[in-house]
Amino acid sequence: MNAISVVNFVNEAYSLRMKKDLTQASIEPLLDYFQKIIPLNNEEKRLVTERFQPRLYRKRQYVLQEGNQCNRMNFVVRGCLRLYTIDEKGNTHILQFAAENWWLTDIGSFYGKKESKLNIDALEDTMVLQISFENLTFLYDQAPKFNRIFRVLIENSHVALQNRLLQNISSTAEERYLSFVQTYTHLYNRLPQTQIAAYLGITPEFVSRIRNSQIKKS
Amino acid sequence: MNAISVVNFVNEAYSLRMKKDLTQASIEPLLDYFQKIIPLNNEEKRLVTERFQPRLYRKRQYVLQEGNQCNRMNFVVRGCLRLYTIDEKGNTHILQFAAENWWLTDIGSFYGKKESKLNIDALEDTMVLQISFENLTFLYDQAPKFNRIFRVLIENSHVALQNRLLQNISSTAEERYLSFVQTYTHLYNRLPQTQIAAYLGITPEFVSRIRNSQIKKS
DNA sequence: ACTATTTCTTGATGCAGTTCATTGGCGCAG
DNA sequence: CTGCGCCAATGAACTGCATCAAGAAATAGT
Repeated sequence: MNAISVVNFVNEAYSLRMKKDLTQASIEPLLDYFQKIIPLNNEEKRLVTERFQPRLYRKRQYVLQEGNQCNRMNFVVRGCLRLYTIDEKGNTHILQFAAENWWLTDIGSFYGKKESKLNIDALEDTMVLQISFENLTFLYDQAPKFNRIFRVLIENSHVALQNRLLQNISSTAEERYLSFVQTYTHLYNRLPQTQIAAYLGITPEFVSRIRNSQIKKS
Repeated sequence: MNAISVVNFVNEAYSLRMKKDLTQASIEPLLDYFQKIIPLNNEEKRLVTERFQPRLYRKRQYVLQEGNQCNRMNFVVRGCLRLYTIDEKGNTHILQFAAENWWLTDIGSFYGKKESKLNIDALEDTMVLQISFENLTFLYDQAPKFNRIFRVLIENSHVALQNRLLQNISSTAEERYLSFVQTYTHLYNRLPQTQIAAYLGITPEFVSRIRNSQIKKS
C-alpha cells in the first residue's frame, strides 16, 4: 500500500464514517429543540422527520455562495457554520456563527427569494438538518403551529442582533470581546481568533493584545 | 387676559387641533400600507379599523419607558419616533427612527412579554395607530393572512438590521454618515445632528466635521 | 516525518474619532 | 429686549485601534 492509497484509504474511511452518520442521522436533536418551544403531536413529528433532510458539509465547504439564492434553512446538529460577507478590501465580516442547535440561513434571500449577498460555509465538518422553502411552506400549511415556532425563532434572532448592534455602537473592542467570551464560552476556545476578530469587527492583532492585557490583569 | 392665560389659550388651541386630528384620524394610511403587501378583503379591513387605535404623542413624550412592558405595536401616520437606550455613561444610542409609514415597537418585549430595556419617545408631535398584543393575536386568529404580513415586516426589519450591523463593523464614520444621508434623505434634514450621531454611534462633533469636509469637497 | 500554511504574538508608527472647552446662533419664556 | 436652553462649529490634546512588518508557534497536507 503506497502513500497515496493510504491517503485515499483515510479519506474513504472518513467519508464512510460521515456517511454512516448521515444514514443514522438522527432527527432527534431537532425534535427535542421544537419540543422545548411547543410540544408536538405525532403527526407534527412525522412532518418534521419527512420534510427535513440531513446533510454533511466538510470544513471550508460552502453551504451558500454569494450570488445564489438561499433556498434552505439549516439547523446545526454537529459542527459550526458562519454567515459572512467579504468587502471590497477583502476583509471578512461575520454576521453569525451557528454551532449545535442553532439555526442559520440568509433570511432576506430565503424568504424574499432574492439573490444572496452573503456566504455561508463550514468552519468544521458539520452536520445539518435542512428544509427547503417549499417544504417549510408545506409545514406552515399542514401544521400552523410552525408559523408560531418560526416567528419565535426570528424574533429571538432579531433581539440578539439588536443587542449586538447596540454593543457595537456603544462599547470598546475590549468590552465587546469580553462580552463575546462570556456569551459564547463554548465557541471562543473552539474558533481561531481570526474568526472572532471578523465577528467583533476588529483586527486579529488587536484581539491578541486584548487577550494579553486580560492575562496580565488576572 | 394676562400672560399665563395666553399660554393656556395657545396650548388649548394646540391640543384642540390635535384632538380634532385624532377624531378624524384616518386609518387609510395603514390600509394603504397593508394593501401594498397583500390585498385585503372588506372583512379584513374592518378588523384592522376595529383593532387599531389612533393616538397622539407630543414632542418628547414617552411611548415606552425602560422597565415597562411594551404591549403595543405602533404604525406612524405623522411625525417621528425613536427607539433607544441610555448607557451607564449617560450616552444615548438610537436603534431605530420611525417616521411616516414605519413600524416601531420593542419586538423582544412585545412578543416575549418581558420588561423592556429600551425607550421609545417622540422627536416631533406624532400620530400613531397602535395595536395591543391581544388584538394582534386576535387578528392572527381571525385572518391568518396577517401572520404572513407581520412575518414580512419582521423579516424586512431583520435584513435592515443586518445591513446596518455590517456597515458598523466594516465602514468608517464618514461612509456610514453618507450612507445614512442617502438612505434617509427625508430624515437627515429633519433631525438634529445629535440624533443622527446617536444613531451612527459617533459624537455630534464628529458629524459636524464630516459635514464640513463634505462641503469643502463639493 | 517534513513542509507548507495558517495562526498567534509583539513592536513601531499613524490616523480616525473622542474629549473638553469655547464661541456663536436661534427659538422661546418672562 | 433680555436671559436661558438647545444646537452647531471649531480648535487642541489625546487615545483606541489599524496598519505594516517580522518572527514564533501550532496545524494541516502529503
